[in-house]
Amino acid sequence: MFCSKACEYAIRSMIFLADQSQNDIVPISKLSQELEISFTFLTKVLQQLTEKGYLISYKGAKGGVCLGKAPEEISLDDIVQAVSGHNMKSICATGNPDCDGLHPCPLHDRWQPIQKMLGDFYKETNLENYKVSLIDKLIK
Amino acid sequence: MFCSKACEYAIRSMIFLADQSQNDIVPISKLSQELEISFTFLTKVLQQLTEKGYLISYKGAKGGVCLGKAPEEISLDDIVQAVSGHNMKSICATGNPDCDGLHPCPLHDRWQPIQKMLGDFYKETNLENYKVSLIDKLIK
DNA sequence: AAGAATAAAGACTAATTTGTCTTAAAATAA
DNA sequence: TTATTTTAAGACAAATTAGTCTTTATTCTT
Repeated sequence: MFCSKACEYAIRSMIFLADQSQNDIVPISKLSQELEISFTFLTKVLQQLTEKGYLISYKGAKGGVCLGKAPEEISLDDIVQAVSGHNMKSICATGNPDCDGLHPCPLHDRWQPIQKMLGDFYKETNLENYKVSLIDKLIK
Repeated sequence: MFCSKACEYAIRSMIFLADQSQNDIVPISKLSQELEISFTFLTKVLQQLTEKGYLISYKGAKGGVCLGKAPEEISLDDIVQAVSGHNMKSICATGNPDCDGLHPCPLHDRWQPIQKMLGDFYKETNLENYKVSLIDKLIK
């Protein structure tokens, strides 16, 4: 809904990898089984993350992929950006690409606080803190 | 991004109609010119709103469309629902269709407050109050 | 060295969304 | 009545996204 399927698959895969106790090398075939995603399609999606350095891939027997950076250095926004080419920072509720403070669409003022929360969520959520609910975060 | 193009066009059209001083009949050709949307495509999109009663359409010379209900009775969620067949109430950040409190995806807890704000925004924003910013609303 | 396991790459297919074209039906205006 | 203006409807085309298939390159195991 928000992202493409490719983005969703990427996010799910990265979280799965972050959940491994060590930063183990996991074959894409295993990811595809565990997450119930087509193997060949997932391979293509993850290649985009490898190109950007968010994954490291190893060919050959015992090969696979593992995180290319520390979990706290990979945000959801990074993943979306790498796979779909855009981020979640400036989304207009009416789909007007030129909508901004100077040329606001009719929903601009009302939409803005939501937009900000969304942008922050994707930017601030990373593979280290993704489990922490925002409510817990506020309590602390 | 959030909605399909069709949804965005529908929302823009409905807001344009709500902006007319009277609930005037506006030909789709005028909507398509003002909003810079393909006429034939827009016609098909708006037909879906007519079917659900959110628009009334008039054929023939001097024909066009006008709102089918009072502006405060048409929410953004209604429009999205009519055009895309789903609403904004339960969107999982990882695209898992079965994600809920009992079977949460890894992002569930963190995503939930955002999800709620989004759902509320679409439900509570209607063609009467869409101009009022949520910040103004809180101040009142 | 040979075989097996794995990612990479590219061509291809399928599904969905977006958009066009044409004709018909209805209402107004002359 | 006839011409004009408009929505409705359906077939079609184009673009985008999703997914498959096949081959190659690389690495490990034996």
